[in-house]
Amino acid sequence: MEMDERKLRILHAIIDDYILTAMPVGSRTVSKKYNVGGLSSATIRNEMSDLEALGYLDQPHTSAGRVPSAKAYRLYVESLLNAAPKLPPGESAKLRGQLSARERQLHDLIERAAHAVAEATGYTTVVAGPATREQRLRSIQIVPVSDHTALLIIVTDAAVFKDTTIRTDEGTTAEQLFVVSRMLTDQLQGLTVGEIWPRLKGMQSCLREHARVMYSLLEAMGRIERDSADSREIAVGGGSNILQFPEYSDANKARTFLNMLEAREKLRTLMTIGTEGVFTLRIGAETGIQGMEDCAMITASYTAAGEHPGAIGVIGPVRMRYGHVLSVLAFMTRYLSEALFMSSEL
Amino acid sequence: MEMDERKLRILHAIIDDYILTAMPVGSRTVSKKYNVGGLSSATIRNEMSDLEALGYLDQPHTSAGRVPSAKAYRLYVESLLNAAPKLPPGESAKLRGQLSARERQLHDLIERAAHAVAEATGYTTVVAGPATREQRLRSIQIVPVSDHTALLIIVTDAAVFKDTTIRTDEGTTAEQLFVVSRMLTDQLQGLTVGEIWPRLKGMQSCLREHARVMYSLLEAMGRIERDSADSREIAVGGGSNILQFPEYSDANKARTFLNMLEAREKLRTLMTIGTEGVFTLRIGAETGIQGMEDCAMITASYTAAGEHPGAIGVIGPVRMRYGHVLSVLAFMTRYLSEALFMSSEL
DNA sequence: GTTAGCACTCGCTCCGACTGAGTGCTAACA
DNA sequence: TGTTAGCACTCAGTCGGAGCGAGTGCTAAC
Repeated sequence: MEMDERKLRILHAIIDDYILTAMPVGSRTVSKKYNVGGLSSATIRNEMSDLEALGYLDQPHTSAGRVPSAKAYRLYVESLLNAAPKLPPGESAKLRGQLSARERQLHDLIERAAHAVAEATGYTTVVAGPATREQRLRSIQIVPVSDHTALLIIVTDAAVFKDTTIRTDEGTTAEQLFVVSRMLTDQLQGLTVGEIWPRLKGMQSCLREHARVMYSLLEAMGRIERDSADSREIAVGGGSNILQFPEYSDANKARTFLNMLEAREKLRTLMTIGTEGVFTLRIGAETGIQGMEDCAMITASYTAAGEHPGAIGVIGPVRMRYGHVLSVLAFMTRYLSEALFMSSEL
Repeated sequence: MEMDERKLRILHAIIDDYILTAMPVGSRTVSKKYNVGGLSSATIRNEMSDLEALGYLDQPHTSAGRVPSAKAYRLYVESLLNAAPKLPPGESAKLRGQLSARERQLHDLIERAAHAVAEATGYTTVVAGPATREQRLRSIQIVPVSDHTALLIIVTDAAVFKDTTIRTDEGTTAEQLFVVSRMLTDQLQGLTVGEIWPRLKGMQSCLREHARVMYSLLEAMGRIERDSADSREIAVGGGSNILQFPEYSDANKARTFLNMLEAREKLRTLMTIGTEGVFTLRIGAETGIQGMEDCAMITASYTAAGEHPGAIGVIGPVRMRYGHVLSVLAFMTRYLSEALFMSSEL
């Protein structure tokens, strides 16, 4: 037995209906509600039986309708990918509006992107920034905050990414810090964040006049070095969206899901980064995360500064509105890639 | 009929039990499980009937036990206030550990505080920072980020509070920006954030050489001016904690609650600021927020830089573990006041 | 190949019986 | 006069059976 055009049409109808209602779909529903060539429910029934044998449908119990399997969703999403859906102009304008181009802080940009996508799709959204270590230093600035402390600002090709406070000698003037910043920028420009610390250590001796600042700078960079090992900024939007789906009406399930979102480490492992423009679909246990057995996740990648990859993931019930999600993701990855490329050009 | 010592003991027992179990408490339970002078359930029953008449207990239906009323909780909390509970050293050490003293960015500090309190109490926590407009400017720094943009950093007596990007002329050097920052700081130091913009407008003409920077600075400050009207930083921690309580096992209720947390504006109205060290308790509808009918909220205030008040609020089910929450809040407000006072002294 | 018809399955809902925790009242006791 | 044992009463929750209805699989006819 083979998959044919008619079976495919029926399967699509079933998936569409299930996405809409979250209820097992019966043969009569398909026959009446969807245009599948005016076939009677009996014929549909035969076809559905075949589709089940082929592994595309599951039956919760004998007297219920049928439910699409993971295999079916995968087929469905693949067919959508080829159709290359475009976001209606109204929606893309709205998204653009939520993402003020003014944000240069990576943190804020990612945060906004996560919220915008979550709102547009109605699902939970996770955005991962580019890997910290890979970013290239554009400049370092040390700005006095008080007599004893200063703010360390690191500007990279991807964004302004980190600001920690460091301690300074009492009486250190803004001018002195300015000079140090100048020199550091000259020396370290172009290195990746991962390379800064070792280089800085080598420079230690040349900067005796500013020993205190250097010491505390080294410490701060060491901290960044450690923190940034294999790390990237992660933002989550619309965590509570999942609650509106009957799949998560059980409070316990909802709680494990929401707790999972708060454990950033787990999220990080979830956000594997692919190549730009390629979508990855993971269904249920494939995500490898506890509490996501009833979820599916679509991930798409973007690049910052033309090279550092990051990713956006939309997490929803398995019966997600894949078409719409794909459109939003396509738009947003393009937008982020452009925005972050532009900022690197500036 | 009057409230007496014995009635009070019984009421406390009922509240304690209800906080623990979330189930109406019967006379037998009080008699057996709690030490209220070895009275029989019949006696307790009479007392409970009196307590109901006095408005301290409610009865969901005839054959159920009794449930404390809002009036009862208020009495309970008041008695706890006098007892002045101290946090066990282990817990305070843990809290201290979560709040790295290194954070000078108000945003981060508040965020951490919200999460730490949420974790310590197991309830949802909202932290409101000091009012933006009231803070006094310590210095302004403009730091180049790229050829066309610079980061505006405003340091106030309470914290480093805002960083927006502004546009600069192509070819503006770091030195030029440094000089402008210098001058602006000299001119504006000591003003409140609310006063900066008007003053800056007056200065406009004196700065012809840096017209572009000034223009964009004015625009940025205008934006801050508008945004900061009556505003303060708000951070939320442990939003999903509410889900573990049977009061919120209904997915719909949980959703409205979580949505409420995302609407920062509503939260802001919720966080009325009182005097330092004073606790405010609001129960159910008193909060004035839809979706919080089954919640109670305890708020405590702290001061930043010895004068600007902010507040921490813990939101949980009405049957909250008030004793513990009060201890945590007492610790945290003291901690925040100290941390923010020290940073203003530096 | 398609369809009408029919027997069969099985989760859901409605309903009445039963259970048990808890109350209020009364009468007796210290 | 306060306390307690006893008892009738209340009522939400649970359990189990009946009935319903959506849906299936199979068969026979078109």
